[in-house]
Amino acid sequence: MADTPLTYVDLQRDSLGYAIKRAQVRSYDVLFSVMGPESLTPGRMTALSIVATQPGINQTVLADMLGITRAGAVKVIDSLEALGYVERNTMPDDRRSYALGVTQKGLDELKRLNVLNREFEKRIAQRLSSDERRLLMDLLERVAVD
Amino acid sequence: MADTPLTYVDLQRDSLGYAIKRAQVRSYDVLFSVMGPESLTPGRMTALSIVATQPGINQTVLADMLGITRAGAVKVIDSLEALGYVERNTMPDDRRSYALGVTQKGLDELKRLNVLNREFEKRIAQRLSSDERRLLMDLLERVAVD
DNA sequence: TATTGTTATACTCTATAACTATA
DNA sequence: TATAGTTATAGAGTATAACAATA
Repeated sequence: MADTPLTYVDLQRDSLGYAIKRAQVRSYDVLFSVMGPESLTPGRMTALSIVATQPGINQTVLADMLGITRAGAVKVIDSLEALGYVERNTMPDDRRSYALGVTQKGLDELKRLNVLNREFEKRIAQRLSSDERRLLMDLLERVAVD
Repeated sequence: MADTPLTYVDLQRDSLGYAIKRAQVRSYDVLFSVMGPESLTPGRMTALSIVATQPGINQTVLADMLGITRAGAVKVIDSLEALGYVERNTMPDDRRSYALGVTQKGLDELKRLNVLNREFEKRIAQRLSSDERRLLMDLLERVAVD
């Protein structure tokens, strides 16, 4: 083991990737604390929200939007269906796929989540002005694209 | 299932939390593509780098820095030790804990990772000016604190 | 009594591959 | 042949709880 200080060993210093990671970790900490331990996981919230905003979507397209496999989407929808939040509606024109839809119970849950989500957003942007928050989102978007 | 368009169901719209998440996903995509499939996982890279920058650190402190449990740190160090990157050095003053240290092989790997890391950083900041990159890191830091 | 490292165990998330039913 | 959904299985990551050695 070497004991002389070396500069190249510090992968975290001046790292945008690490800064994003830390913000993400903090964001999830706040999210869990606001939503509570019994709440839907972030991925399931996103799935529920996508189904609600794009009714009729099928599992394969949903999987692509979530960045997971079709097999993974089955589990996500299984759990949301078991909770009574989404429905698998059969499609007469293509009986291989389901038209996913959100139930009234799912809508109620989304309404509840929306309130908590606003509190969550308020807390993570606590130290930012409105302009800075907007700027941060723009800059993050430019990292996310490609 | 309701079919009227509703505003409150879209949890992703105008969401800083979701913007951070997307940037994080993209960042990891680029990281894996730059580092290659055989590389250390991000968590292990971070652990190796921390041990290198803070020689003598023990597993409990490392666990805290990584935000994982002591049991989790055991596994991380087990794998880095199996690769010959870190050593568990016994401490005469406190024989309960190890002074972790990086080996020459670990230093060589960090040197290699550092080069790839610079390429990674370049790619995720591709669409940002130098000033914008710095600004983004500052704003992210303000989200991460607290 | 408290702390460090460890083990055993389990749970979540995700992936791959093979299968079925439909197209 | 190709596609949508499903199942079985496995691996990575992490957590909790109980334990041994040491302080």
